[in-house]
Amino acid sequence: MLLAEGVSGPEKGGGSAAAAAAAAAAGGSPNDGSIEHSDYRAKLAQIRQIYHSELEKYEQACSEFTNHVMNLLREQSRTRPISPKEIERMVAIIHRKFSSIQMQLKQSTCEAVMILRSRFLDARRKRRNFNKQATEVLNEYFYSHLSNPYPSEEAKEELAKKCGITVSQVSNWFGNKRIRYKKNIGKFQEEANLYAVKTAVDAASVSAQASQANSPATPNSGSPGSYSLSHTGDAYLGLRSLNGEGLGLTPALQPQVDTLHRATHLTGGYEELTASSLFTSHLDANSSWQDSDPTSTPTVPPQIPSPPGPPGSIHSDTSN
DNA sequence: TATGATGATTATAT
DNA sequence: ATATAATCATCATA
Repeated sequence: MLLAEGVSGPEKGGGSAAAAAAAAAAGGSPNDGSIEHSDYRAKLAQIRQIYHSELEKYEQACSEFTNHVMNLLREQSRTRPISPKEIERMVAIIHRKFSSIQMQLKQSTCEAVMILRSRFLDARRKRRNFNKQATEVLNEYFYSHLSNPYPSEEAKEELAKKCGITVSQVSNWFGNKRIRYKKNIGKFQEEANLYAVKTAVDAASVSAQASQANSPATPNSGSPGSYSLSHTGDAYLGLRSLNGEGLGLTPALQPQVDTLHRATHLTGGYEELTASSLFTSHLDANSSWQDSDPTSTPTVPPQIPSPPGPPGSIHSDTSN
Protein backbone atom coordinates (compact mmCIF):
# COMPACT_ATOMS: atom_id res chain seq x y z
CA MET A 1 0.00 0.00 0.00
CA LEU A 2 2.57 2.47 0.96
CA LEU A 3 5.57 2.94 -1.21
CA ALA A 4 7.30 4.31 1.79
CA GLU A 5 7.93 0.69 2.63
CA GLY A 6 11.03 1.11 0.60
CA VAL A 7 12.13 3.59 3.18
CA SER A 8 11.31 1.34 6.06
CA GLY A 9 13.62 -1.42 4.97
CA PRO A 10 16.91 -2.34 6.56
CA GLU A 11 19.11 0.55 7.37
CA LYS A 12 22.09 -0.33 5.22
CA GLY A 13 22.84 -2.08 2.03
CA GLY A 14 19.61 -3.31 0.60
CA GLY A 15 17.77 -0.42 2.13
CA SER A 16 18.74 2.10 -0.48
CA ALA A 17 18.12 -0.37 -3.23
CA ALA A 18 14.64 -1.04 -1.96
CA ALA A 19 14.03 2.67 -1.64
CA ALA A 20 15.21 3.27 -5.14
CA ALA A 21 12.97 0.52 -6.37
CA ALA A 22 10.05 2.02 -4.55
CA ALA A 23 10.83 5.41 -5.94
CA ALA A 24 11.06 4.02 -9.42
CA ALA A 25 7.77 2.28 -8.99
CA ALA A 26 6.23 5.50 -7.77
CA GLY A 27 6.61 7.44 -10.96
CA GLY A 28 6.84 4.60 -13.38
CA SER A 29 8.58 6.91 -15.80
CA PRO A 30 10.88 5.26 -18.29
CA ASN A 31 13.86 6.99 -16.96
CA ASP A 32 17.25 6.76 -18.50
CA GLY A 33 18.15 4.11 -16.02
CA SER A 34 21.02 5.72 -14.23
CA ILE A 35 19.80 6.76 -10.85
CA GLU A 36 22.94 7.38 -8.97
CA HIS A 37 22.65 10.91 -7.77
CA SER A 38 24.57 10.89 -4.58
CA ASP A 39 22.68 13.93 -3.49
CA TYR A 40 19.44 12.19 -4.09
CA ARG A 41 20.51 9.17 -2.13
CA ALA A 42 21.73 11.30 0.70
CA LYS A 43 18.39 13.01 0.97
CA LEU A 44 16.64 9.71 0.73
CA ALA A 45 18.74 8.36 3.56
CA GLN A 46 17.85 11.41 5.56
CA ILE A 47 14.19 10.83 5.02
CA ARG A 48 14.63 7.23 6.00
CA GLN A 49 16.37 8.19 9.17
CA ILE A 50 13.69 10.67 10.13
CA TYR A 51 11.09 8.10 9.41
CA HIS A 52 12.74 5.55 11.61
CA SER A 53 13.29 7.89 14.49
CA GLU A 54 9.71 9.06 14.34
CA LEU A 55 8.51 5.52 14.17
CA GLU A 56 10.52 4.64 17.20
CA LYS A 57 9.15 7.61 19.04
CA TYR A 58 5.64 6.55 18.30
CA GLU A 59 6.29 3.02 19.40
CA GLN A 60 7.77 4.19 22.63
CA ALA A 61 4.88 6.52 23.25
CA CYS A 62 2.51 3.72 22.49
CA SER A 63 4.05 1.37 24.99
CA GLU A 64 4.27 4.08 27.58
CA PHE A 65 0.67 4.93 27.16
CA THR A 66 -0.28 1.30 27.32
CA ASN A 67 1.62 0.95 30.54
CA HIS A 68 -0.11 3.93 31.94
CA VAL A 69 -3.52 2.58 31.11
CA MET A 70 -2.58 -0.77 32.55
CA ASN A 71 -1.58 0.84 35.78
CA LEU A 72 -4.84 2.68 35.96
CA LEU A 73 -6.73 -0.49 35.33
CA ARG A 74 -4.76 -2.26 38.00
CA GLU A 75 -5.70 0.42 40.49
CA GLN A 76 -9.28 0.18 39.48
CA SER A 77 -9.21 -3.56 39.84
CA ARG A 78 -8.92 -3.04 43.57
CA THR A 79 -12.34 -1.45 43.72
CA ARG A 80 -14.12 -3.43 41.06
CA PRO A 81 -13.47 -6.63 39.21
CA ILE A 82 -11.96 -6.18 35.78
CA SER A 83 -12.01 -9.00 33.34
CA PRO A 84 -8.91 -9.78 31.25
CA LYS A 85 -11.13 -9.41 28.23
CA GLU A 86 -11.64 -5.79 29.08
CA ILE A 87 -7.93 -5.20 29.41
CA GLU A 88 -7.34 -6.83 26.11
CA ARG A 89 -9.89 -4.61 24.48
CA MET A 90 -8.28 -1.53 25.91
CA VAL A 91 -4.89 -2.50 24.61
CA ALA A 92 -6.31 -3.27 21.22
CA ILE A 93 -7.92 0.15 21.01
CA ILE A 94 -4.70 1.87 21.96
CA HIS A 95 -2.73 -0.04 19.41
CA ARG A 96 -5.21 0.71 16.72
CA LYS A 97 -4.98 4.40 17.46
CA PHE A 98 -1.25 4.43 17.32
CA SER A 99 -1.04 2.36 14.21
CA SER A 100 -3.29 4.81 12.44
CA ILE A 101 -0.90 7.55 13.46
CA GLN A 102 1.94 5.49 12.07
CA MET A 103 0.01 5.18 8.87
CA GLN A 104 -0.05 8.90 8.61
CA LEU A 105 3.65 8.99 9.20
CA LYS A 106 4.17 6.51 6.44
CA GLN A 107 1.97 8.47 4.15
CA SER A 108 3.79 11.73 4.67
CA THR A 109 7.09 9.95 4.31
CA CYS A 110 5.90 8.59 1.05
CA GLU A 111 4.95 12.06 -0.08
CA ALA A 112 8.34 13.34 0.91
CA VAL A 113 10.00 10.67 -1.17
CA MET A 114 7.83 11.52 -4.12
CA ILE A 115 8.64 15.19 -3.86
CA LEU A 116 12.30 14.44 -3.50
CA ARG A 117 12.08 12.27 -6.53
CA SER A 118 10.38 14.87 -8.63
CA ARG A 119 12.88 17.43 -7.49
CA PHE A 120 15.93 15.42 -8.37
CA LEU A 121 14.87 13.11 -11.10
CA ASP A 122 12.89 15.60 -13.10
CA ALA A 123 14.70 15.77 -16.39
CA ARG A 124 13.91 19.43 -16.69
CA ARG A 125 16.37 20.10 -13.95
CA LYS A 126 19.28 18.71 -15.85
CA ARG A 127 18.47 19.59 -19.37
CA ARG A 128 21.28 20.37 -21.78
CA ASN A 129 20.95 22.02 -25.12
CA PHE A 130 21.54 19.78 -28.05
CA ASN A 131 24.73 20.34 -29.87
CA LYS A 132 24.85 22.54 -32.92
CA GLN A 133 24.97 19.77 -35.42
CA ALA A 134 21.97 18.02 -33.92
CA THR A 135 19.78 21.10 -34.08
CA GLU A 136 21.01 21.66 -37.57
CA VAL A 137 19.95 18.22 -38.66
CA LEU A 138 16.59 18.64 -36.99
CA ASN A 139 16.03 22.04 -38.49
CA GLU A 140 16.96 20.78 -41.89
CA TYR A 141 14.34 18.13 -41.68
CA PHE A 142 11.78 20.48 -40.25
CA TYR A 143 12.14 23.16 -42.88
CA SER A 144 12.43 20.75 -45.74
CA HIS A 145 9.17 19.16 -44.63
CA LEU A 146 7.53 22.37 -43.63
CA SER A 147 4.23 21.48 -45.17
CA ASN A 148 4.02 18.34 -43.11
CA PRO A 149 6.58 18.34 -40.33
CA TYR A 150 5.52 15.06 -38.83
CA PRO A 151 8.34 12.59 -39.17
CA SER A 152 7.38 8.98 -39.21
CA GLU A 153 8.65 6.59 -36.64
CA GLU A 154 11.49 5.47 -38.86
CA ALA A 155 12.37 9.02 -39.73
CA LYS A 156 12.46 9.83 -36.05
CA GLU A 157 14.74 6.93 -35.41
CA GLU A 158 17.06 7.99 -38.12
CA LEU A 159 17.11 11.55 -36.89
CA ALA A 160 17.72 10.34 -33.40
CA LYS A 161 20.66 8.32 -34.55
CA LYS A 162 22.02 11.20 -36.56
CA CYS A 163 21.73 13.59 -33.67
CA GLY A 164 22.81 11.31 -30.90
CA ILE A 165 19.57 11.74 -29.01
CA THR A 166 16.61 9.53 -28.24
CA VAL A 167 13.51 9.13 -30.34
CA SER A 168 11.36 10.73 -27.70
CA GLN A 169 13.71 13.67 -27.68
CA VAL A 170 13.18 13.98 -31.39
CA SER A 171 9.45 13.89 -30.79
CA ASN A 172 9.78 16.54 -28.12
CA TRP A 173 11.83 18.68 -30.42
CA PHE A 174 9.34 18.50 -33.24
CA GLY A 175 6.45 19.15 -30.90
CA ASN A 176 8.13 22.22 -29.54
CA LYS A 177 9.24 23.35 -32.96
CA ARG A 178 5.85 23.04 -34.54
CA ILE A 179 4.06 24.90 -31.83
CA ARG A 180 6.65 27.63 -31.60
CA TYR A 181 6.93 28.06 -35.30
CA LYS A 182 3.20 28.33 -35.65
CA LYS A 183 2.99 30.75 -32.79
CA ASN A 184 5.37 33.22 -34.28
CA ILE A 185 6.21 32.50 -37.85
CA GLY A 186 7.82 35.86 -38.30
CA LYS A 187 10.46 35.07 -35.80
CA PHE A 188 11.43 31.94 -37.66
CA GLN A 189 11.51 33.35 -41.15
CA GLU A 190 15.17 34.00 -41.01
CA GLU A 191 15.87 30.49 -39.92
CA ALA A 192 13.43 29.10 -42.45
CA ASN A 193 15.20 30.89 -45.24
CA LEU A 194 18.53 29.76 -44.06
CA TYR A 195 17.52 26.14 -44.22
CA ALA A 196 15.58 26.66 -47.40
CA VAL A 197 18.82 27.80 -48.92
CA LYS A 198 20.53 24.81 -47.47
CA THR A 199 18.12 22.35 -48.99
CA ALA A 200 18.01 24.29 -52.22
CA VAL A 201 21.74 24.09 -52.48
CA ASP A 202 21.53 20.46 -51.70
CA ALA A 203 18.92 19.83 -54.35
CA ALA A 204 20.80 21.85 -56.85
CA SER A 205 24.00 20.00 -56.24
CA VAL A 206 22.16 16.75 -56.60
CA SER A 207 20.13 17.40 -59.68
CA ALA A 208 22.39 19.73 -61.52
CA GLN A 209 25.84 18.86 -60.42
CA ALA A 210 27.05 19.59 -63.89
CA SER A 211 26.84 23.33 -63.59
CA GLN A 212 28.83 23.99 -60.51
CA ALA A 213 30.36 27.20 -61.65
CA ASN A 214 29.37 29.45 -58.82
CA SER A 215 28.25 28.27 -55.44
CA PRO A 216 28.31 31.47 -53.50
CA ALA A 217 26.95 30.68 -50.12
CA THR A 218 27.20 27.92 -47.59
CA PRO A 219 30.80 26.97 -47.37
CA ASN A 220 29.84 24.31 -44.90
CA SER A 221 29.66 21.14 -46.88
CA GLY A 222 29.58 19.10 -43.80
CA SER A 223 26.20 17.48 -43.35
CA PRO A 224 24.01 17.34 -46.39
CA GLY A 225 21.71 14.71 -45.08
CA SER A 226 20.12 12.39 -47.56
CA TYR A 227 16.45 12.87 -46.99
CA SER A 228 13.88 12.18 -49.58
CA LEU A 229 13.90 15.18 -51.82
CA SER A 230 10.35 14.60 -52.87
CA HIS A 231 9.25 17.57 -50.80
CA THR A 232 11.52 20.02 -52.41
CA GLY A 233 8.48 22.13 -53.01
CA ASP A 234 8.55 23.06 -49.38
CA ALA A 235 11.51 25.19 -50.04
CA TYR A 236 9.32 27.16 -52.35
CA LEU A 237 6.78 27.58 -49.66
CA GLY A 238 9.26 29.25 -47.43
CA LEU A 239 10.64 31.33 -50.19
CA ARG A 240 7.33 32.37 -51.56
CA SER A 241 6.25 33.73 -48.28
CA LEU A 242 9.44 35.61 -48.30
CA ASN A 243 9.31 37.64 -51.43
CA GLY A 244 5.58 37.75 -51.70
CA GLU A 245 5.61 36.67 -55.28
CA GLY A 246 6.05 33.43 -57.06
CA LEU A 247 2.40 32.66 -56.84
CA GLY A 248 2.39 31.42 -60.35
CA LEU A 249 5.23 29.07 -59.74
CA THR A 250 3.76 25.73 -59.17
CA PRO A 251 6.27 23.75 -57.18
CA ALA A 252 6.42 21.52 -60.19
CA LEU A 253 10.09 20.99 -59.91
CA GLN A 254 11.31 24.00 -61.69
CA PRO A 255 14.97 23.66 -62.21
CA GLN A 256 16.33 23.75 -58.72
CA VAL A 257 19.05 25.99 -59.91
CA ASP A 258 16.38 28.59 -60.12
CA THR A 259 15.53 27.98 -56.52
CA LEU A 260 19.09 28.33 -55.62
CA HIS A 261 19.24 31.57 -57.46
CA ARG A 262 16.24 32.95 -55.75
CA ALA A 263 17.27 31.69 -52.41
CA THR A 264 20.74 33.05 -52.48
CA HIS A 265 19.44 36.31 -53.68
CA LEU A 266 16.95 36.44 -50.91
CA THR A 267 19.33 35.69 -48.17
CA GLY A 268 20.88 38.96 -49.02
CA GLY A 269 17.65 40.85 -49.10
CA TYR A 270 15.29 39.41 -46.56
CA GLU A 271 16.44 41.72 -43.91
CA GLU A 272 14.37 44.59 -45.11
CA LEU A 273 11.21 42.57 -45.04
CA THR A 274 9.04 43.16 -42.07
CA ALA A 275 7.32 40.23 -40.58
CA SER A 276 3.87 41.63 -41.24
CA SER A 277 4.41 41.55 -44.94
CA LEU A 278 5.56 38.00 -44.83
CA PHE A 279 2.62 35.98 -43.80
CA THR A 280 -0.02 38.17 -45.32
CA SER A 281 -1.33 35.36 -47.40
CA HIS A 282 -0.73 31.98 -48.84
CA LEU A 283 0.82 30.43 -45.85
CA ASP A 284 -2.32 28.45 -45.76
CA ALA A 285 -1.54 27.18 -49.21
CA ASN A 286 -1.08 23.62 -48.21
CA SER A 287 -0.14 23.91 -44.59
CA SER A 288 -3.08 22.48 -42.77
CA TRP A 289 -1.01 21.69 -39.74
CA GLN A 290 -0.82 25.28 -38.66
CA ASP A 291 -4.49 26.03 -38.80
CA SER A 292 -5.74 27.44 -35.57
CA ASP A 293 -9.19 27.39 -34.13
CA PRO A 294 -11.80 28.60 -36.57
CA THR A 295 -13.98 30.09 -33.89
CA SER A 296 -12.52 33.42 -33.02
CA THR A 297 -9.20 34.21 -34.59
CA PRO A 298 -9.26 35.30 -38.20
CA THR A 299 -6.48 34.14 -40.43
CA VAL A 300 -3.72 36.11 -38.83
CA PRO A 301 -2.42 33.84 -36.11
CA PRO A 302 0.70 35.46 -34.87
CA GLN A 303 -0.21 38.98 -33.82
CA ILE A 304 3.34 40.18 -34.06
CA PRO A 305 4.11 41.26 -30.55
CA SER A 306 6.90 43.61 -31.47
CA PRO A 307 6.56 45.69 -34.57
CA PRO A 308 9.26 48.07 -33.51
CA GLY A 309 8.53 51.03 -35.70
CA PRO A 310 11.32 51.37 -38.19
CA PRO A 311 11.76 48.28 -40.27
CA GLY A 312 15.12 46.82 -40.74
CA SER A 313 16.05 46.13 -37.18
CA ILE A 314 16.58 42.46 -37.40
CA HIS A 315 19.58 41.08 -35.74
CA SER A 316 21.09 38.18 -37.47
CA ASP A 317 23.29 35.92 -35.50
CA THR A 318 22.40 32.53 -36.75
CA SER A 319 25.97 31.64 -37.40
CA ASN A 320 27.59 29.91 -34.54
C1' DT B 1 20.67 39.64 -12.68
C1' DA B 2 16.68 40.14 -15.84
C1' DT B 3 15.26 38.04 -20.07
C1' DG B 4 14.81 35.09 -24.08
C1' DA B 5 15.78 30.35 -25.84
C1' DT B 6 15.07 25.65 -25.21
C1' DG B 7 14.27 20.85 -23.72
C1' DA B 8 10.92 18.35 -20.91
C1' DT B 9 6.57 17.60 -18.58
C1' DT B 10 1.67 17.95 -17.95
C1' DA B 11 -3.18 18.48 -19.26
C1' DT B 12 -6.39 17.99 -22.76
C1' DA B 13 -8.39 16.72 -27.13
C1' DT B 14 -8.65 13.85 -31.14
C1' DA C 1 -1.51 6.54 -28.99
C1' DT C 2 -0.18 11.06 -30.72
C1' DA C 3 -0.61 16.16 -31.27
C1' DT C 4 -1.25 20.51 -29.29
C1' DA C 5 -1.02 24.14 -25.84
C1' DA C 6 0.52 25.67 -21.61
C1' DT C 7 3.90 25.59 -18.32
C1' DC C 8 8.11 24.52 -15.88
C1' DA C 9 13.09 24.65 -15.04
C1' DT C 10 17.33 25.42 -16.82
C1' DC C 11 20.69 27.43 -19.94
C1' DA C 12 22.73 31.42 -22.21
C1' DT C 13 23.39 36.05 -22.87
C1' DA C 14 23.21 41.10 -22.61
